[in-house]
Amino acid sequence: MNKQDKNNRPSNFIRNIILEDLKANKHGGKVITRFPPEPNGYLHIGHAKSIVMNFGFAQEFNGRCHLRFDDTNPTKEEQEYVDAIMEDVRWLGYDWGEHLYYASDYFDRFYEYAEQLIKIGKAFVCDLSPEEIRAYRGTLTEPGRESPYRNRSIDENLDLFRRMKAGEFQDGKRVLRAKIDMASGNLNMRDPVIYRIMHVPHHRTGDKWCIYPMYDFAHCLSDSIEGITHSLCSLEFEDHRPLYDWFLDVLEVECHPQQIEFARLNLTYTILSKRKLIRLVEEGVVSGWDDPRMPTISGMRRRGLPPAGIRNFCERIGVAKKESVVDVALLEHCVREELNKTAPRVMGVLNPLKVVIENYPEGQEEELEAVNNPEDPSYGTRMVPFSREIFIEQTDFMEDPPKKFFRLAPGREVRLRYAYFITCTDVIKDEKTGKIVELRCTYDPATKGGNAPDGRKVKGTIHWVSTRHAFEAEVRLYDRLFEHPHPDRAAQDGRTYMDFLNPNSLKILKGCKLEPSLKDLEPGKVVQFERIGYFCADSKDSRPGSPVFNRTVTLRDTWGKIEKRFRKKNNRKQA
RNA sequence: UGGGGCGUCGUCAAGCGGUAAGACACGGGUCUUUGGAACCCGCAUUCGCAGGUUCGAAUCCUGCCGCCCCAGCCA
Repeated sequence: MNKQDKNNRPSNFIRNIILEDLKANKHGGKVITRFPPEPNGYLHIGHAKSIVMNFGFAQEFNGRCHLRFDDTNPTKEEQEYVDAIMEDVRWLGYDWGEHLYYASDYFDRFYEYAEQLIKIGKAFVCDLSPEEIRAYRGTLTEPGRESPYRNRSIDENLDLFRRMKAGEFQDGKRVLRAKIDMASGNLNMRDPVIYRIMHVPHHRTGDKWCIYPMYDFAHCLSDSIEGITHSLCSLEFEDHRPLYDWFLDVLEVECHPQQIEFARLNLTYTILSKRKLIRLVEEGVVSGWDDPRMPTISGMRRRGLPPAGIRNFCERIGVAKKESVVDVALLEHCVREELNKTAPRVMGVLNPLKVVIENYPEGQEEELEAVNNPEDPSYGTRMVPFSREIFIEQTDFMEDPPKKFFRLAPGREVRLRYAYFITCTDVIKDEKTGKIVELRCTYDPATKGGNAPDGRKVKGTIHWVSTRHAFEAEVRLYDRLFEHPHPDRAAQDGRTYMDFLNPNSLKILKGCKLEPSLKDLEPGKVVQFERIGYFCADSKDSRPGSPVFNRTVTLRDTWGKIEKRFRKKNNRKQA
């Protein structure tokens, strides 16, 4: 019925095209793709979709995927970005092997192709100014007019183009244009500019060139030179495909790749446009491109998202031509799914409440065995210190609990995970504020490890940490960057996406009490704070012996949902 | 009649003339030393709308409607 491959990947239209091409032996049975970023910014989750697709198809069909930097505009590109992009692609788990390329590697060949175009009368040097070119181009509904320079002789065009290359003319004075059709309904075919003069040094070719090819000319030729079979790009290039094909048809090339367009990724509660992300960085809304709230690869890495989870997400969202917005909950689900299998469990108390166990001998302490990962016995166990005074989570105690609250309350017994059953005997409050400052409890020595020999059960199990052994750390709770699921759609009546930022996207907690084993956690490594969520030691702000933690994602919170419903119901009653 | 695309569950998404996969989300339950995980159940009589062809249509035809992209010497 529904075609699925062995890896259970759902069928999609691009895979179907590749499958058909393979069956027809279209490219000699080869699949060669490429990921072609412009090194003018940082990669984000939208690029991850493209990376996973391009490298994924290459792996699936025993082909290969090239990493190619589309560096044809030196005014925007920098080495810093190429380094960052390579790091991100590698971190995502992909390897381009020998196949690292730069469009700038082909500048000589592009130039030769351009001369070839002139020689066959398909290109001309145009002296119109940028404004004039725009005026001559016509509009969406009206045809354009031909440039007065369109019928220069081949010799004159060749001479002029060579002088452009030699640096005889200032920026903007002349361009090379393809001679196609000024009346075409597709504006890209109205004698598009293919070379422009830019006296700007290039991050790789230095000042060797002062003319640079445009995307439409360079991209199809780069693909062709590299023997790409399937050139995947986003929807907005659909209109460029006729031009892509025109160059490859008109020029003498050995390989004519097929351009296929797909819808780019959009995610709820965030934005994925480079221009808009820049604003967040520049206005200091976030700390940088790698702020853990950013949808950038570097941000997600710092936040603790596992590459395998991101890859899985990219495969699960599918590929189609419909413009869509994927629920970020799916990303979070994929992240939890991965982390549940791989993250060691530890105990940490974010908002501590002191508990004194009155019948536990003063000065006594012991170590209790705790499981590191219930999903994987190979993670083993560790010893956690226990003593008379411990911290528990403030939210794990309620003086006057509602039904369904299973945690600690006056007179109620709960289990301390991997330790003992305790019963709350007294609540100590600050005399002035009335705030609960301490709990008094008793423990049952027979329940060591967490089981009662008499078989009695408790409904709640809570985490804890021994006051004497805990260390304090800063923990950063990250949440969605925007409070609106569609910041772009919401923007209207003068309001922009900037007006829908989530004011609580970062909450900094100081003085959190963590179990001692965490003290030397390697930055970047993700652990689960039991019952709370997944956290990693921040790679920038952690110091040896003094880690700072980032919350990667919360655990699924069933109680939170019940509580929310509860509150709603009560509000309705009051109203 | 500028040109090019897209409309299947709240959100993604299969489906390619034989009677609507799956995932996330949501709701309910089992189990549980994480209110985690796991497991079970429920969740589109209908595919933008209207006609037509056919024994049979989400799939073919016609006509509408809605949304997106294109007028950089950006990519």
